[in-house]
Parts: sequence; structure tokens; C-alpha cells
Amino acid sequence: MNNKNTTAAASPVTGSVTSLWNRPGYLVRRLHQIHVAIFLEECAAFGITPVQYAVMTALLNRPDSDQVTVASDAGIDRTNVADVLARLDQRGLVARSTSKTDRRQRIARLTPEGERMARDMERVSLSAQTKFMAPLSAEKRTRLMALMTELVEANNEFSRAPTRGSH
Amino acid sequence: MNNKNTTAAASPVTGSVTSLWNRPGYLVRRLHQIHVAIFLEECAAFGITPVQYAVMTALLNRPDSDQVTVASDAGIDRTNVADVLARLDQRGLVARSTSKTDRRQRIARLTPEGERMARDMERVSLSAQTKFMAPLSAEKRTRLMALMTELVEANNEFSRAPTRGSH
DNA sequence: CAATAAAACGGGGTATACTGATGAAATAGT
DNA sequence: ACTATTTCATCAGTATACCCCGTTTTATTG
Repeated sequence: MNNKNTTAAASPVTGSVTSLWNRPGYLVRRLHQIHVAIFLEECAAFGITPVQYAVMTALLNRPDSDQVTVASDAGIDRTNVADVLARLDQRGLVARSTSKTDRRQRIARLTPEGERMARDMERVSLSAQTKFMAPLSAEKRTRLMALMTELVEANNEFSRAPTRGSH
Repeated sequence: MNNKNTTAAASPVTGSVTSLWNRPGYLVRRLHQIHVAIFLEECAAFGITPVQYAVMTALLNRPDSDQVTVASDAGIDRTNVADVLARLDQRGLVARSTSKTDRRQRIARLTPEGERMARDMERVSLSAQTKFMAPLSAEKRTRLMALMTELVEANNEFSRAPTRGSH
């Protein structure tokens, strides 16, 4: 394939301190890559990304939210939410309007078509999750979910997109 | 803060099937966000991103690699590696040249300055890892690393940036 | 050895994610 | 009531991350 990985000396990283596999950040980044790839593959028919689906779910649970609320619920950066909502608006899945009680706020809600799609996507979303976690036993899946939840909750404030509510 | 999260009825997502907190993809995405934020904060003095550091580490372990090898070692998309290497080249941390044995390949290696910085960054990289994992007990940290490693290895082929070698 | 396949790279395009700055609107403090 | 601060949104800019497609070069195969 190339000139570097065909000899034994070409793998000096095994067990090394500098191996990426000892770094939690590397593993988290790879897991994220993998999940996005699986989700996009499973949901190709809908043409919806994981983040777009998170936004749609947030609006399903809490309609007529302003962008800050959507960002908090979906765990997405405020600036990014505006872009995502604009794309969903352009596709007719989301409608936006100015709040009557606070003219700074831009209120978003799913259109009937968007709501229908969000509910239809629950099936493929579940199958993406199943495929992603399939290599682990049921017990390991539960443990991993618990550990990740604990770590996200404890480090919540470090991200620019911290969540606010309970879950 | 807004008109939605001050009442009990404003949190209909608790325990719901549609709660993002039950979705592994959501947790993985949040963990990724959080780790990037912590890394950038700890390594602000260097102005290096997690991905750039991964590339530099890959070149530290295996100098004079072509871009495909760097992509595989660092777990990064092939086209993305070219962009990252171009930025590191522009900052004088990486030097690129055409391979003499295969004129398709673009060979990259750390400059002396880049190598020095990569070694200097090991300290802050470790402190970023520590800060990221700090909320978990030592036992939970070990378990989480093992579970994430198992899941990445098993799902390796789903990502566009699968790794090739051992670790 | 010529036709074909495969690999490496680059360009163009889209989406996420964040920083910093700006402006408009609402709230708090005096 | 008036000022100061905060909050919400937007814009410009950078960096990741991936896709598709085309070109060049190498490897394979009939």
C-alpha cells in the first residue's frame, strides 16, 4: 500500500506513551466520526444529519422555542443553530417567526411536514444507534451509556453549548 | 432566562423515548465538543488544535509519511489531512516534498521546530486529558477507555478514516 | 507490451463548530 | 426615568470533516 507499514519497524506506536489510542480525546473523536457515518448511511433516504435531527427532536419536544433554547436542548452552539434552522427552513421542515413578547427572539417550530419526518425518522435513528452499539454486549452498552452521561454532565460547562434543563 | 424552562411543564423530555440523553450519538457528540473545548483552552499558548496535534504525533511516530498514511495513523479523513498539513506547513512546523519512489505521493515530516513543539505539547495534552476525565474515578476512567477502544476497533471500518495499523 | 485497474492528490462543494465583533432589544440598578 | 448591563441574533472568519470528480502516476492483467 505504501512504503511505511509493511515492515515491523513501521509500527513504533504500540503501547507507546504517544499512541493516540491512549488518548480519550482521540477515541471520542473517532466514535463521533463513526456514529456520524453510520447515521448518515442509515438515514440517507431523509437527507438529514445527526445535528439536524437533534434540532428537529428538540422542536418536537418543545415547539416554538427561540434559538438559545434550541441550542441548549440540542447541545449545539448558538451560532450553529441559526445555520441549521435556516437549512431546515429552506427545505420547508421548519418555520421561523419573531417572538411577540420579545422582539429579539426568533421562534422556530416544525412544519407539519417537518413533524411527520421527525416521527418517521425515529425508526432509522434507532437502527443507527443499534448498529453503532452492536459490537458491545447489553451490559457493556449500559455501562458505556452511564459513563458517557456522567462525563457529559460533569463537564457540561466546558462546552460552548451547555445544556440547561433536566433529562 | 427565557419563557420556556421556568415551569415544570417545560421539561417534557425527562425519560422520554425521544430524549437526546438516551442516544449514544448525542453523548458522543457532546463529549467530542467538550474535549475539543478543554484541549483548545489548555493548549491555547501553542495555537494547535486536537487534529493538528494528532497529525504532529503521527509524524513524530512515523516521519516521512505520505498523506494517506498520516490520515490512517491519525484517524482523519484523507482530504482533511492535506488541509491540516498545509496549515502546519505554512506555520513552518511541517515540510512537504514529493516522494522519489512514487511521484504521486506527497511526503510530510516535522521540521525541527515542529518536532520541538510536538514534544513540548505532550505536557499540556496530558493535562487536557486529565481535566477531561477528572470527573470519573480511576476505575471508571479505565472502564470507559476500554469500552471506547472496543467500540472504535469494532466499528473501525464504518468511518471514512479507518486506521490500519496496530496500537 | 498495451489496455485496464487502482492509488494519491487536488479542487469544488456542503455542513458542523467555534471565535469575535456588532447591533438591537430587554432588564437591572440607581 | 435613565443609564449600564445583559441577552438574542447576525455576520465574518477559521478549522474540521466529508463528498464527488477529475488528473496524474503506478500497478495489474490479458
